[in-house]
Amino acid sequence: MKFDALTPEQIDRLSGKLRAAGLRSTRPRLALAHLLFGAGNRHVTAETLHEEARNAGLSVSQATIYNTLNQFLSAGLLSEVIVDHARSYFDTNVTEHHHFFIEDEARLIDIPLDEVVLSTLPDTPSGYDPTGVDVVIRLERR
Amino acid sequence: MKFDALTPEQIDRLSGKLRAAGLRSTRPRLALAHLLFGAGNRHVTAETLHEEARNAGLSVSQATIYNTLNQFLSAGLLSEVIVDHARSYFDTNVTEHHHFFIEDEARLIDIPLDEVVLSTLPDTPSGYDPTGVDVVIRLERR
DNA sequence: ATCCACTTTAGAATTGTTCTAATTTACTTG
DNA sequence: CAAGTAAATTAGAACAATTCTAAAGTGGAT
Repeated sequence: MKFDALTPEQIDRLSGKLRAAGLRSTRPRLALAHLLFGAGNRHVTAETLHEEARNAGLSVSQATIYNTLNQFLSAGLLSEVIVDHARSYFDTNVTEHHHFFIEDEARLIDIPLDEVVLSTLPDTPSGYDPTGVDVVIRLERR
Repeated sequence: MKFDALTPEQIDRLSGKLRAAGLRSTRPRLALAHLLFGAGNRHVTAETLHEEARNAGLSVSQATIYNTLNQFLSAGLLSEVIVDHARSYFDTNVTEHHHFFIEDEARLIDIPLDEVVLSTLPDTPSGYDPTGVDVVIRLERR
């Protein structure tokens, strides 16, 4: 999938998304947005995205990958999942949900919110507000 | 709290703990075990433990800190909590339980198992076995 | 078309962690 | 309790993910 293959409609859509997030629409950002948001929800690391970009014929520096992921993250276009101390995962699914994590494969699988019900929750320590609840179910190959 | 201050009873107890875990009882390991298991449950990072050791008048290399933490981890004397992509936390509480994580302070607080009840869980993908469930509630200062 | 703020870049720097090769120490056996 | 050996410790190098820096390039408002 070449970057040149983007139709004007796709460019408009992605451009609009970037604008709405307060980000200029530049070539590297459009291309990365296309990879990230072009099809269903996905999980990437800086490394996997960089490689994908290269395979798509796009030359972006590592710094741009990190900058862009972090900008998308603060803009709320991505969420971050911390399950592995070796690297960060970025999830295009920004709705509240949970994860399976397959350690052997360093792979994440989304769990829809309604499939995990927390019927009892602890009292929040006073002086603090909860900002999120992450449930991770770790898996190994049988 | 100086390492020299360890009583023969304390040494016996910690020594036994190391032995039971299949580890030789050495001076650095005894001292670190004392710091880790001497009082109630705690959370450390390699860095905080290293500093504590130095303050206790014990000179241990960084490599020994990491070796020891990892050995204690595989021996089941510690558990690992991954909440921050910057560093690993080691928890002396090896029973199943969950955590509050205060991002501003890079600090963990244990949540007893019975204060989080998962009444609905997703089906495990076929071919995999669950190895653990981590619930992390992220907090920010109000 | 010009300009200025924002982006991108290559490469260096930083940080947490692991590795390496040499030295030291704990335990076994004579 | 001396000697031998396997394991532990060490300093420092190596590594990998991420961030920083300073310079060059680009988008879009005027």
